[in-house]
Amino acid sequence: MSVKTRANKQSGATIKDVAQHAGVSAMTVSRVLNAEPNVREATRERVQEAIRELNYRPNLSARNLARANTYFIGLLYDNPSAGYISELLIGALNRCRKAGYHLMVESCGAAEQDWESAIGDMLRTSNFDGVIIPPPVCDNEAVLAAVDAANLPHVRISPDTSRETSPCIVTDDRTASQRMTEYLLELGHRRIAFIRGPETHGASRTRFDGYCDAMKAAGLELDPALIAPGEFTYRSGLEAADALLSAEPRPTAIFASNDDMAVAAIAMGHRHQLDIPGDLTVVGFDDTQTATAIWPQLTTVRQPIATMAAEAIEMLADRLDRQRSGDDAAGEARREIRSELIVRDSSAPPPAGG
Amino acid sequence: MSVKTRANKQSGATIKDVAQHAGVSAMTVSRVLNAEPNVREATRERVQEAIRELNYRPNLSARNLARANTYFIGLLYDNPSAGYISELLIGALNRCRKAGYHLMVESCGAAEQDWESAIGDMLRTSNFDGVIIPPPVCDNEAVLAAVDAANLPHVRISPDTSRETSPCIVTDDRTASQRMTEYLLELGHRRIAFIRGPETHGASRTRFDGYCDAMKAAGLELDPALIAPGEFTYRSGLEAADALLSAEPRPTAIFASNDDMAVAAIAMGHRHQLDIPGDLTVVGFDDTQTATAIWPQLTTVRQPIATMAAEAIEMLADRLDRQRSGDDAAGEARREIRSELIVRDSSAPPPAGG
DNA sequence: CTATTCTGCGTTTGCGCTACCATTGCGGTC
DNA sequence: GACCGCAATGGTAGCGCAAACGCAGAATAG
Repeated sequence: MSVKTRANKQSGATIKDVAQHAGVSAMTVSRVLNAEPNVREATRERVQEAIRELNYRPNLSARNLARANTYFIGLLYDNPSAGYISELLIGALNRCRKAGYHLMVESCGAAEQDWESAIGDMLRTSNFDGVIIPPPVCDNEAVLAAVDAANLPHVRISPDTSRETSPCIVTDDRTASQRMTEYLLELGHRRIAFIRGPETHGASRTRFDGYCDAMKAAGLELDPALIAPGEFTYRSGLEAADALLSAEPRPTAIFASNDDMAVAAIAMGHRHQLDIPGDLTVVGFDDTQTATAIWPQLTTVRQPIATMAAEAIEMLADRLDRQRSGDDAAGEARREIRSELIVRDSSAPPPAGG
Repeated sequence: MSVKTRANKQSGATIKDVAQHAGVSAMTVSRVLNAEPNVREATRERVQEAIRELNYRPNLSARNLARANTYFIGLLYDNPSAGYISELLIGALNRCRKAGYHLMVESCGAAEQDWESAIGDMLRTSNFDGVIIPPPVCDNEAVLAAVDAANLPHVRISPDTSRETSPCIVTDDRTASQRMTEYLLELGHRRIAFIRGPETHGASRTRFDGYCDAMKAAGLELDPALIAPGEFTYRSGLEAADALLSAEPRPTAIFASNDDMAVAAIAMGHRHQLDIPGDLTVVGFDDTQTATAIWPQLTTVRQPIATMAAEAIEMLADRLDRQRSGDDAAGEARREIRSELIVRDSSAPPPAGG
């Protein structure tokens, strides 16, 4: 079996073959491929026919080389929570396709010793047009420095820390938390307990603030007995809920600031012989996989991660297109995406006389 | 601000610049870049110094064009379960890096009308060296046909359907299920209940078979009262567990054939006033996120998805390397990966006298 | 001490494509 | 009829890199 040393990979039809087959120049084929104007309809069809007949596929590398850009967008990956990456990909992939970009995932984790230097090399050799950086990488200073050093356009998603020059997509955690609280108030709840997250986590404060906003706006004072600390873990949610439900009078609703703790609160409610949502309403935040894996399914707040990813791609693509066309205007630096209140089965009006 | 029409993207140091700076030819720089032999150590260092000084990064497109292959591996993506893709990426990314490949994710979903024709175009224009195909895409005939048509080397992961010519990575669900059952037997359990999955799902049968194997090997007869149907959902697990726990004598252990149902069984156990694992052992299968999000944490079987992805990349890379070197040997067509028994807190010996 | 390898490096060539400019032909303008 | 403008196409010159080959000079053999 003969093995050509070069180009032994593909069928081998090049633009020239197509040109010859169609009786035109390679240039015209190129124009057809790129849907440029100024090609007579008849010619265009002839070329397209030749393309089909030869089963020709343009060589991306050659095209990228000639155009001096790759239409690759990098996704800097470091094992975020499981549900996250899944949705992220959906949103990003869709928008990438629309915008004509390809998504290349590169691992950015601390898996290796010298990864902080390796990341620079990676960015340097990968020829991305730009990168999007989801959590937790988006808050890694070393990575951000490397991206800056490589002078790569980028968009961060849900960063904890804000940086002047760094465009990003953020959510309205505070407003969402406020809306959730308002929803509970509208159901008629007044003794609404809140399970906080760990101090170290940026979202903990924002979500708590939203709760406070709504309670105050409703003319209710914050009752320390209704506010329990938590660590965003199931276990901590169990303890917090136990404490809250042992108090007198007990709350009619528990707003846990993430889903894991909410799921725990439901379990603890059951152990306290309470019907959910008849006797006790429990709501969460995040809409993780668990929220629908349990019963009753959890009323919660969903971060539209897919949307955020899509917007990130869009922002980046806009910037790249502008850059290509020589427009140096900075473009927007920040988009806020509105979270969604997902009402399921774990919330209801408080019991009569509750 | 001047805008060059070409090559306005990068810093611009090319291999020639480096060569000039180091006082050698471009060819020598290339040799250094590719770690080829026959370069004097002093020269090598001089070149590397020049590379550093100019902050040179080789142009991937040019390199790929010259080499007639891309070192891109495509991941055909269609929104599998959330935890899955996350682990998949970890494994794939790591191995890709080691093997010098880049991972490009392409959406393969039914998001659009004519996606089945679009997938062909995508494969044709993406210049992948090969693709890996995780579930659920790996069982999509249209995609497989397109991959075949494009003559692309590929490896499937956990396919439901087996195909002669199609290399794949599979797990030993049956053996794993058998091992889990043996583990329960070793703990001293005899009345071990099993909650099945839906008939439509390939894994349902295999997992049940493994349970049967172990029970028979232990000389225990299958008791229909200990076998409950399920649908892999929390809700169905709740019902199945309720039925099982209402029987007399009730089982001392429940083996749910996936985690969601196991979590439900734990909740139902609590409602039956049973201590887990003191009064009742509950184990699952899959090791989803939920398995550790609850308390007690679930004893379960973990499919080493990351490992499977890594092996898939390795198999593919091997094949590509062999192909490049002109070795037409087929290589292995199938690897079986051993699942892992994860013992956590939901399993214990049966109660005394149980 | 010459013949033969081997090492280390340079020169040339071309991967497949597109940007840029030239060219052709056609219709209209003065 | 010479002139211009425009649409449709072709020619040429790279993009940055690596393969193939060549050619010195050093190392080894005989």
